[in-house]
Parts: sequence; C-alpha cells; structure tokens
Amino acid sequence: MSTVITRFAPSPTGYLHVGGARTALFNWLLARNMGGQFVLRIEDTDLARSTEDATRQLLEDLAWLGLKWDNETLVYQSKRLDIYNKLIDDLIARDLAYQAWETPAELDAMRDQAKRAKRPFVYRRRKYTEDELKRFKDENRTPVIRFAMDVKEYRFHDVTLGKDCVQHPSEVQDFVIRKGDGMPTYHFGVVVDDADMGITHVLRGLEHLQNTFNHIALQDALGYVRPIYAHLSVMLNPENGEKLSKRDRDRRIRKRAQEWMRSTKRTVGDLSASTTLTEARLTEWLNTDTIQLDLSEQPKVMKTVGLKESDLPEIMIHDFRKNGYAPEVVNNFLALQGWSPGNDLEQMTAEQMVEKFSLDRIISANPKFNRDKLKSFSTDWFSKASPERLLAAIKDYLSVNPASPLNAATDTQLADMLRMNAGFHVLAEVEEKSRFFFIPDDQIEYDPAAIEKTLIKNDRAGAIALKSARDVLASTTDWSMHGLESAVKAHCEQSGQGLGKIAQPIRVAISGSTVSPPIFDSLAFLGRDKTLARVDRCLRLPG
RNA sequence: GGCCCCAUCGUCUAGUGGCCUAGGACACUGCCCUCUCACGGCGGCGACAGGGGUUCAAAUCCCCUUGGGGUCACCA
Repeated sequence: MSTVITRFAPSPTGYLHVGGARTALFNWLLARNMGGQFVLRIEDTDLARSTEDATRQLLEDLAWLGLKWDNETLVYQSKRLDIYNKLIDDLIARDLAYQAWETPAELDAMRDQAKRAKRPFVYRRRKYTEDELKRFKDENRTPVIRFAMDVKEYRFHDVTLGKDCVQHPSEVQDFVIRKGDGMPTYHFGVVVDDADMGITHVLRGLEHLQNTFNHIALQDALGYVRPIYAHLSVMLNPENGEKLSKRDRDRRIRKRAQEWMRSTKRTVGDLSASTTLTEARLTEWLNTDTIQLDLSEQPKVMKTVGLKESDLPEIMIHDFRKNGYAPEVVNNFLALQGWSPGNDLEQMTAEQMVEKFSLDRIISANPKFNRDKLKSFSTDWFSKASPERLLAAIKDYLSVNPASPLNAATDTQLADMLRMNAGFHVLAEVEEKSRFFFIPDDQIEYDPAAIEKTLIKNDRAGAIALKSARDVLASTTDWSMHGLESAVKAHCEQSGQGLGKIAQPIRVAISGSTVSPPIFDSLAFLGRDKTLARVDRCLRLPG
C-alpha cells in the first residue's frame, strides 16, 4: 500500500482557531500513526481576508502545538494561479465549465425569489441571448466560471460516518470555480492541490460534508483519484450549543456589559464616558449580536465592566497560550474532542496518541467544548511536569504576556514561583498570585475588602495582630522559611492565637490581598527589608 | 424552510447482541487535610430521548417520532 499523506489547509485569516487546530491534530496523528506524511498548504485565495501577518500567526500556533509539517516549502495557492487557470481553460474547452454573468446582487435576488416561493435555489446552466451578452459586456461585467455538474446522483463513502453519503440529483448545482477577481474558489483549489500533493486522506470538519459532492465531481472531470474522506464532528460552544466561534468572546463581553449596567444602574452614557467609545458605537454593539468590538475596543470595555482576559472563553490557540496552558495539554484535550482511544484512557502524551490513533475510533457526534475538564487536565499535567519543562512553559507564557512584572524574574526566581504555587491550574494563576513579589513596595494595591475583613473587622483585631507580628518578624534572626515558621508559630502559641489570625494580616500587608502562596515561603522570598517596609506601609494606611 | 449529519449521567466518553444492577473522567456535593487561594485523600448524586419492531436475549440491529447540530456565498 502506498504512503498515507494527510494535510492541513487553513486560510490565513488570523490566529489558529481550536476547530482548525483539532483538524490539524487529527491529520497529524493519522499521518504519524501510519508512518506517512503530514503536509501544510496555505489557502490564500480570498484576497480581501488573507494577510501575511495571519500566515505568520498561524505557523506560530502550529509550531507551538508541536504539529510539524513535512513539506519543506509551503504551498501557497496564490502562487499557483497559472496551474488553476490552465485546468479551468481545459474544462471550458471541454464544455465542462462556462462563463456565468450574474452579479452578486442578481444572484441574491434569485435566491430571495426562490425562498419566497418556498423552492430550494439551485444554480443550473442557462443560455444567454446575444443581446444579454452584449449588455453584460457593455456594463463591464466580469463573468465567473462555473463547473457544469452532471445532473445525477453523487455518492461517496465517509470513513468516520461509516456509511455512504448521497446527494440527490435535485440538489445538484453548478458551483463557481473561478471568481470574478480571477482567483480559484476553495472548491477548485482544494481538489487540484490535494491531487497534486498526493493527498490520500482528507480529514476535515463536518461543515464540508456537502462540499464533497462538488469535489468528487471535479475529481472525476479532472481524472484525479479520489482520496479517502473522513468528516469530523463540529465542536460546540457549551453556552449556546452552537458551533464554536470567534464571536463567542465578544458575546461574553456584551453579556457582562449588560449585567454591569443593570446591576450598577449605569447607562450607555456612563459606559461611554469610562471607555472613551462613543455612545452610538456602544449602543449598536449592545443591541446587535453580529457587531463585534475590535481588539482595541474590547480591553476598554472589559476593564470598566470588570472582565479579565482569562474570563473570556478561549477560542484561538493563542488564547490558551496567553492564559497559560501547555501545548501538550491542549493537544491531549483536543484529541479527545471527537476521538477516544477506549479503555478509559484519557491523559496521554503525544507519542501515546500517535500510537493509539485510528480512524475507526473517531466519534461522529458533536462534542461541547468543556473548559473545566481541560483545566483539570492542565492541573494534573503541571503537577507531574519536570522542573525544566515547567520553567520553559512559564517563560513561554511570559513571552506572550510582556506586561507581566514576572518578566523581571530570574530563572531561579521563576522556579521558586512554580514551586510555591504547586497545585496551580494554569500559568496565569501563578502570575496572578506571584506578581506582588515583583512590584515595588509602594505600588502594592491594597484590596479594600481584604483590608476590611482581615485588619479592621472585630475592633481592628487584625491590625493589632499585625503590629505585634511586625515586632516578631523584625527580631527574627533566621530569615528562612523554617526560621520564620518557628518564630511566628512560637508567637502564636505564646499569645494563644491560631496561625490564621496572624498569617492573614501579614499576607494582606505584603501582597495587598487575601490570596498568596504559603506565607512562610512568601516571606522568605520577599526578604526582610521588603516585608517590613510593606507591613509598615500597611499599618500607616488611613482607616 | 430544503437537504444532510448526529443521539449513553449536567459535560466528555467506555460499550461493536448475553460480561451492564451500564464503567471512567470533569463538574456538583459530603467528610478529611489546611496559614489564604489552591492541590490532595475517602465517599455520594447522576444517563441508555420516546415509541414500535427483529431476537431466546437489545444501550448495542431496523423503522418512526422527537430533539440537537451543520449547510444552503464570486468565504474557506
């Protein structure tokens, strides 16, 4: 049997989407499992949306996931126009393709009309009169090229569905293969390139199922061998049960903004004032699901309504990276969205997944993308990862989070952070709980609720405890984790207080919040001078 | 709406006619651990969508209903 060749063929419109990543992963797993090749092709035939920057981001994400492609030079469809055009001209010469002159507006009107008449719209070849053709040319129209489909039943076998998929003749229509701008459509490019690259297995999302009839017709006309088709389920957003979409992030922000306005009795005007966006812009966004804020507007709104980056659903692979997931975990979890090795096996290395992968264990039902379980996988993985791998992971995390004060930390200090925060879910959590160490003493922001709860409440019991703890700390000679622990615990025993009564005020004093790594670790790391400075500053706080 | 795909705990799934009183993981929850947030340990709750067949036997095969999803572009 010949070698298996699979491919991933994204269009470069931005960072890699989880759905795309899973498709890439499955193709990669199959190729590796069968000892074949996994190739990458860039489908940049949409001139308006494709950018070089997007291609760069795509490759970066794929590399981050560790999905290496085997073709040394990437195939760009935009560089293969001559090949497509020659083939299209041949098809025209054989009368298997033809010029179609309708404008997009006219096509819309035809669809509308069909819809009103409750008839399905199918485009079939029509004869233009001489007068019509003259008029189209006078109007400077550029025709598209459509493929002349034989009106008959089309059928192909799908491996993951384990059955034949059939299209009835009544559904058959002539689809566009060359656009008005001279570029081939997806349908044409994909068929030609898959054949040229010797693709044996096409694993792609279920949304392409109906396209496959067009593709096999084209393959027959062009004399290509048909690859094996395996359509993958679509990953669903658990919140609305629909296909995961970039828009889900914007939806979350909108929902929160509306809640914020309701609960704080604010108006669009208030939102506008604190975000510097215009009221008109905000109003249309709040009322229209299809309108999204752009990347510069989002953070402004998020800040005022109290949303963090990590509160948004991760949709792009880059989002997972920014929130501090490891690529191993993302791959593992993605592999389980529509595939299972059986035997209750879940957590696997890439090598194990490669070994176990097989097409007949792909699941055809659509999974809801459950981030809780991903997070749990992450917690588990980080707890087992080697110190070297953890250090590399947090450095990668910081490289995509340049604003974090942890960027100033040395490798040794980062290792300390990882150790102190053992049990963390994602690296963003390590960052959140450790950033206070790397912020200047006078820039620690004290959380008013924390101050109230641990220092002021009960007749300032916490503040009093902090004051006495300050003396104990100041007189501690052995400023190590153990030295501090024995000194503070002795003080607790002597004063008849639980450790909690002392530790919490100290924690708030040094970190500004009620949450931090274990207290003695934290004190030892922070050092005597900084600790005392922060405690003193805290004790001087008004109120 | 037409066409297509799908259907086991809330979620991801194991299950390929008898090993099923349906297994695991996440979530939820009770207890334990504990200087905070976490981590961890031991328990608990919890599903074969409904209705017809086929069969000695059905979560598993067939049909219908219902429900969910996808798709109907000069976007991929």
